Amino acid sequence: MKFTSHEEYGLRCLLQIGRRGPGVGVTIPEISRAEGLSTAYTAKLLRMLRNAGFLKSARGQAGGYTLARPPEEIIIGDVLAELGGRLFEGDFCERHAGQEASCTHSSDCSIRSLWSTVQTAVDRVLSRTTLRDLLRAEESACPPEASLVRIRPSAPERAEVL
Amino acid sequence: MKFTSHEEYGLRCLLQIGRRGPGVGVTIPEISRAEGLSTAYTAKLLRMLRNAGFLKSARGQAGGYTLARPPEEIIIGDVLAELGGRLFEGDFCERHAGQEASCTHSSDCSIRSLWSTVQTAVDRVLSRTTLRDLLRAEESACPPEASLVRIRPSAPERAEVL
DNA sequence: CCGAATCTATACTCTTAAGTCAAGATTGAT
DNA sequence: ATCAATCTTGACTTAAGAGTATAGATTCGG
Repeated sequence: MKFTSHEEYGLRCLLQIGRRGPGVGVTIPEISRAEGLSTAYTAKLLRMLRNAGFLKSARGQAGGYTLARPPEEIIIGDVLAELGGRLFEGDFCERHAGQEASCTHSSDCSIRSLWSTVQTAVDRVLSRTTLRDLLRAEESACPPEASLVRIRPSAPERAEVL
Repeated sequence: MKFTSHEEYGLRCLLQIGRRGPGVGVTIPEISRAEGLSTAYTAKLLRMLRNAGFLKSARGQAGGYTLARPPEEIIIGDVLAELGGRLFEGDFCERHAGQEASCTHSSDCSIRSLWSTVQTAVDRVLSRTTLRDLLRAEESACPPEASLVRIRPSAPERAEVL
């Protein structure tokens, strides 16, 4: 259970584009240089984001990438799901049934519900964070201390076992 | 960002052992059979858990695995960290610095703090859940519907990407 | 002592994710 | 029309995680 490279780098690329004003195209070589990634890899990541509808691209001499929507409409949770998948995916049970026909529920339904609980905790953060929030966090004060992305207060997150 | 196979299977094995009373040894072939895993893989997972101090083992004809501590002292977060690493590890920045000397903070400190926020949300759940909790959840009512580990209201599930 | 049942350890293979390569297609400027 | 800058695509290579194989060491019962 780790953040993947695609999530890290893909999100960085998205930020590079969001940082420029709306309508300003950014090219693959520019992003590649800014982030220290190969152009080929940058292109691959941008393609993923474009196919998922977060970016749009223009070809040709004055081409480049721009956001497909305003940053406040780009949910980071959706971006990360595209780049690195969901924590607990639909086919998880089938894929982890061992040699048995199906995951033996008597032995691990408590695990299933633990996974859901974690998933929910993560979603609570990521579904409420937009690209706008990340950009705003940078504007404020980057170097200093303290968490820059603050989660709006909500019901206390407590896993409660019946 | 996904749960790993080691986390899933390793935790299942740990549950198998915790389910038996204290002091009752469980053998690799038994667990292997119960979970539908190969004995070799089961052995590998159990070894990881043993080396991390969650289990102890006895060799020989009447050998097997038992918990090294009472289940209420086994924090699931620690177990998962051992089986699948932490979401956001210490060396993450160095490992993802691209070609650059270090991760350029001006471009991604907002990402760093996002990662921390997610990590905290996950830890909040996992550091408070013990093996005892999972075992208790099973005792109650497993087959029926509904999540056994329940989160207090106000957890809107994330919307799918179109 | 001997053998069966058990755990132990390391090295190996297989699969998937990460990252690269190379050929192609579009656009705008001259 | 040509050229250079750009994105596009699919196949390829490499690295890492998942799972296997095999040989070895410990314990206990006879």
